[in-house]
Amino acid sequence: MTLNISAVERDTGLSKDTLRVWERRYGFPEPARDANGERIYPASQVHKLQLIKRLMDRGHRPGKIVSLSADELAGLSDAARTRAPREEIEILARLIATHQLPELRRQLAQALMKQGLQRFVIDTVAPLNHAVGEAWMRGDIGVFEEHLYTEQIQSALRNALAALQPQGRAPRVLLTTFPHEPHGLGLLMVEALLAVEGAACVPLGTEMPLAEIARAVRAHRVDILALSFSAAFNERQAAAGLAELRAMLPGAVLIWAGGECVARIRKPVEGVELVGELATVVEMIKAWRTLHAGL
Amino acid sequence: MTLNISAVERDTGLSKDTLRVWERRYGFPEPARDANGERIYPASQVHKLQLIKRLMDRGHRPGKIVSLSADELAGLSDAARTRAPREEIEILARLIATHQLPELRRQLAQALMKQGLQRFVIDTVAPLNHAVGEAWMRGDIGVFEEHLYTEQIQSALRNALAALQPQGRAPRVLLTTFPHEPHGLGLLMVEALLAVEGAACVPLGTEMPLAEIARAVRAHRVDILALSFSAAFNERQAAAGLAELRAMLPGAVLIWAGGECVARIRKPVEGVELVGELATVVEMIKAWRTLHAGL
DNA sequence: GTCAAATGTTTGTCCAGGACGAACTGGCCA
DNA sequence: TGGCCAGTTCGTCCTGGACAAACATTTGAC
Repeated sequence: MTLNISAVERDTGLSKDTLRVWERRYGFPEPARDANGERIYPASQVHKLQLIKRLMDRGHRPGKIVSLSADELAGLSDAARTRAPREEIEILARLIATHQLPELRRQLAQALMKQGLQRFVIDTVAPLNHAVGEAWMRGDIGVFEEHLYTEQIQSALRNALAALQPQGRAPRVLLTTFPHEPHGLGLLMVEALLAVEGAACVPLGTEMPLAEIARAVRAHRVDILALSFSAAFNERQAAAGLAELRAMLPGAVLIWAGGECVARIRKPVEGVELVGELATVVEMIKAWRTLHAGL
Repeated sequence: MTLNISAVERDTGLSKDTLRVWERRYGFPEPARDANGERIYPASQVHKLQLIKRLMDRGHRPGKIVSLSADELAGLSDAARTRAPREEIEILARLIATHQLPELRRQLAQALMKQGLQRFVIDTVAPLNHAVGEAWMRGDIGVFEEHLYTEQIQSALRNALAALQPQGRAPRVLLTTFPHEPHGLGLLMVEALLAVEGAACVPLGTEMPLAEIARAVRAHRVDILALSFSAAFNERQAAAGLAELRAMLPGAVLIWAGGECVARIRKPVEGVELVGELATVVEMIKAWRTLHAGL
């Protein structure tokens, strides 16, 4: 059970160049070679690379952690955890791990009804996302459990969204992600928060080229462009892309960037609102409506 | 308005290696260089690369088309068109091209109600998908219009699906795609067809590693595994993956493979049902229920 | 004429190892 | 505490050669 460099790039998100240069500099990974002299990575090294990648997504630096053992890495992820999640979240996480699909659906629907859409997104979905990521780190669940969970949340949110209509002097908001950012759940969560406030959302899905984003902004005459960046996204590329996009768009169009990646961007990007906290979006949309109430 | 090689890889889906080797072999693309000797690609070349990529997805070979002019490339896409779509489809396509989002939503919802979910999927969504692809080829619409359309269909289908419940002796069906196959719309269309027939669907989303698919099949004790392959997918890889998966799964689990890519597979794969036509799925699920009615 | 095997061509991906700039770190000074 | 300046780290880019798998074409047998 071994993989070539292309498959490792796919499964870890580390570029071929990076994999080669780590090997040269740090001595890890240290793949075997096939008859043709090409790298073949054993599953254990790939798994360790995935662990390292997730730790780097949280701010660790490669030079400090690539040479650590798997146990030491696990220790870091423990150190990185904040506080234990609420019991409600742990119950849901357990349903995911034990594949109890109908019960998971039922409990999600119930939580949504009980809390309302905004609180559901902020108090249930966001921490549950985090808990699911942690569970993956510990090896409690695998990729398919994560995907199945994502599908269920998506289903619940889209269903709730279908019932909502824009109202009043509603801002038009375009939602999308940059190329190489396939995670669309964040967009859906933001769309839910905004739609409740009466915004008219134009969901473009994921991985939209910058030039196309600019075209879409003009075609739909949007007031706000909302972009989502998951933890796995490179913050440098995010900052560069945002600056590029800012230059392409009229100054009147607001750009809001959110997601775990954005929290890691140190230097502010001129003309772009970096949203570190999900709940902030609600404040921001309310502020927008107040500002434009008289028009 | 120029891009570096990383951005071009992002926007075209062609790897850096491929971009460099095309330049060396075919003399195209021919990017300028910045002060540091690095490639910078003008927008016009990037657009031509995108066109070439789509033609290659339809079976054209790079050596024959990279050196053609933009006009000649457009000619090739015309040659590939089949017959003119129904008027209803053209009206919808026009709404997409002219960014009339609310009207598009309204007409899709109306078509769904008028035709019923299954006919909607087969007679409206499928031909509309095709028409949208053609429109992109002609340059009538861009990437963002395509994505926005996809989002609307997804919204309509998921909404319809939420209302359905498994019934009777329902087959459990797991739906997903292989890694490198990000198109999930086909899955949703199939899920709609099956759910109407009372199947219990387990949607895993896209890009699931084979080993994880096998784990999911066992964990959820599914009767049928349904996989979707878009036109962009390589048919050889599809056939190889299907054979590999067949070997990993119990013989009692049926494997159904569908999508435009599958229609191109010549040699049948042992123990795998290759579904060339969307409507066939409905027949197949009915046959399954008849066969298992007495149990 | 049809099918299969053999041969030639095309094409994507891999490799090594050097280089560089942007971002980060840590020490210094106000 | 905050700002500035070296030193270090790190990802990405470069060139140009190589090779195997996929594809196309010819040859040969029935």
